[in-house]
Amino acid sequence: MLSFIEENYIKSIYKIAEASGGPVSTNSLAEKMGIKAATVTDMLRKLSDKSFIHYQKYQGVTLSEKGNNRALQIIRKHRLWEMFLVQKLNFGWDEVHEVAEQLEHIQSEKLIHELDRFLDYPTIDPHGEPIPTASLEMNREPVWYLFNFRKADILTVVGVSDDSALFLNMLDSLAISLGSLIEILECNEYDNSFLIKLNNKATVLISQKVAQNLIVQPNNDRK
Amino acid sequence: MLSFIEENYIKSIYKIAEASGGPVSTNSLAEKMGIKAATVTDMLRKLSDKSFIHYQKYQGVTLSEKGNNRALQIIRKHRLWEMFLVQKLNFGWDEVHEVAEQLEHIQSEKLIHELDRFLDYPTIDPHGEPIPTASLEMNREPVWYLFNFRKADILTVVGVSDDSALFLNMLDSLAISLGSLIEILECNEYDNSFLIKLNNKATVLISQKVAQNLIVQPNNDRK
DNA sequence: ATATTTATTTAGATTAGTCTAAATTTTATT
DNA sequence: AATAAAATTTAGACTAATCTAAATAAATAT
Repeated sequence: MLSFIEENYIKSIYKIAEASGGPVSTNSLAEKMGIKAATVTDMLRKLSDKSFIHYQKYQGVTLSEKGNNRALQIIRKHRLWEMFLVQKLNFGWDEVHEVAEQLEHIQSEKLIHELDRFLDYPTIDPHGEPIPTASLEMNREPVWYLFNFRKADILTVVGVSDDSALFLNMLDSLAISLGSLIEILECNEYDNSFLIKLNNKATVLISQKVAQNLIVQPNNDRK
Repeated sequence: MLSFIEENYIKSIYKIAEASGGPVSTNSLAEKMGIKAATVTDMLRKLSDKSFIHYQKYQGVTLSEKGNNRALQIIRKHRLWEMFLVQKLNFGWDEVHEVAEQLEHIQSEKLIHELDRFLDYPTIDPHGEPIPTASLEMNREPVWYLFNFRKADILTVVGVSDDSALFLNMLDSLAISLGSLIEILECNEYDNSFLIKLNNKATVLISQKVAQNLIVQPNNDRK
């Protein structure tokens, strides 16, 4: 049995590793979780004893297979609950994260299985992120971010990789949502910002930070 | 902000006080929660500092108005979640308790409000227990237990006051459910057991313990 | 290659919730 | 009313998760 806190460590290791590819440093974990590095070191030893991670002093940490499965299970629960909140309980996509952070720790196989059925086996969450399946496979196609594209490319927004209320409110105020059509008018090398035409109407400027968190698909229907 | 554990103390105090009427003793709390009396004493001091309870050394404990409201809020959440599990997720009434014990601690006003709407404002839970309203009133009519009645009385089962899987399985194996018709054939003074006729069919013997947890209504349609 | 900076770990302390054992208060019994 | 029994509290200790400050290892820059 893992505590909420231990589960949060595993989830954070997963998220950092997913973004960086390599092993996860003590400091990056401490920063992400808002705690001190010394605390992280203690917990890494503990999770290593329980064989959820591979940990060598000073060498960073990677998830073991057991740890990886646990991370995917937590993410699966998080995203299913987000879907439930949006589809059944009238939550906005910018309101679900906090509550899902709590719900993802509820322990019950049957609960998740039945929730999945009740939602009719969704494959993506309200932010366009894939929901790992019951067998913990992530049927994720290659993911493209806005910043992967260049001038004149035309794209559709299909997801976001940051579900903080702050970011989602930002998108709302830019009038960007899932399905929005984006034409890149300019890539500014100076600050890595993008000038885009949104839905063939408004022209808006997108900062590097926003561009890094917008998941898009290239759009073939050029006019 | 209260921890899960503090909330469980408050809930337990409420439940014991509800059953006994008077103030709650350190020992009864310790026994109900499966911990030692010394531990309870420490926590009572803490909850008293936070003014959730009225506590005088050696004199037992009662909930303050603030504590009472919190208890009702927790019970409201517990029973709404039970309803959700049974009505939407195909749980049996004997499977919901454990999961609801976890879900009752999720913090989100909006979540509970929307869940209530989604379930169409239920007034009782799957065990026939009343759900406190959003304004935390318990619209409870006087409650009668099987053991309040005598030979030849005819009753309908409208609820249970123990939602442990053990008890509910017991009822299932006796073929007793909400709505069952009971005619009391015999009250055995020796062991306080009851011989009953169930739904005008089978004759079964009910132990004192079961009789204490079956909520019934007198039935006027005698044949 | 050495020195400096940065990252990480160790050591020791703190808080919440728990325990056992001893002391104290209340209740019950003679 | 005095004593015995039961309930409760106090004192001191433990574990998990955190912290700060100091020590050590790794990475970087001269």
